[in-house]
Amino acid sequence: MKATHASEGECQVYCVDGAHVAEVQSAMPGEEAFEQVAEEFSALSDPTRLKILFALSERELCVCDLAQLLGRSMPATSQQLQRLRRMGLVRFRMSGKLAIYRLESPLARLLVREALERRAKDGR
Amino acid sequence: MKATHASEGECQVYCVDGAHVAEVQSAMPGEEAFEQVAEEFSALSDPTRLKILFALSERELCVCDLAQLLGRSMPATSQQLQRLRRMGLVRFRMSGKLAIYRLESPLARLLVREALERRAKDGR
DNA sequence: TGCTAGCTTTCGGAATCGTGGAAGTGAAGG
DNA sequence: CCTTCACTTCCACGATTCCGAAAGCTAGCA
Repeated sequence: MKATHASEGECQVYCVDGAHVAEVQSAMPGEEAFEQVAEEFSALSDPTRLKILFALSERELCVCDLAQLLGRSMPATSQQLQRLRRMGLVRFRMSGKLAIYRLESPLARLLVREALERRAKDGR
Repeated sequence: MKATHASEGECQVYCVDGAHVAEVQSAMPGEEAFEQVAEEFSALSDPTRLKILFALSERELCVCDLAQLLGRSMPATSQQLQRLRRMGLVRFRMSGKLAIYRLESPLARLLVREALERRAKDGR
């Protein structure tokens, strides 16, 4: 490996060490992998959606129960549910006129509850 | 207005089942817990930041190496680093003029690599 | 057939996020 | 001293997100 940074400003741009960059570059997954993962985490990056997931981890609930619980309008609630549904985190069945939602992803349940507990513990 | 006709546990507004709501309500952490957890996941909800975390999970790197790797400007990179720094996910030390960043949170490393691998596996 | 209740979708506005570029900081070196 | 370099912070703009209100949909029932 060459000297970290050439004394004679040989780096093409700034101080870039081509060897380091290439090494990491080769191990790096494709662009779309990062985009998809980002979108998955993004589903968990909103307090409203987290509340929905937590609530559904306690019991299955219909949309208007959730709306009441969140203190938000039913359309707003429905939209967030649509997003969670689209990524397969929740599922619903019809019971009469009610759409009963339940948590579908054990991973999501784990992540949400784990994060909330851990935060409660060290007050962070 | 009154409920049109109470079949049973019909509630004041819509179909809300007060018992269900109260049950979940009582188990639910405070508002700020959800906000903080949301912000934590939010840090992982951007492809650029995910790439930074992945790269740093491979080796420690200076800012301009990261900028090169991301194909983004140095200020843009620096800002994302600031955010990751603010939540304690990364840390840096000065080496001469270079700011060498390293991954600080084992949890973040685990989450990012796990998510990328899992995605690669089932092509989802 | 027509009505109602629960839910979804569409629309528009406000707030937030991410980016590039300009300007600023701090330390090493002539 | 002054200059240079790696990096950070400030600023303004385009893109995205989240919400409430209104309209649309559909199963259930008289």
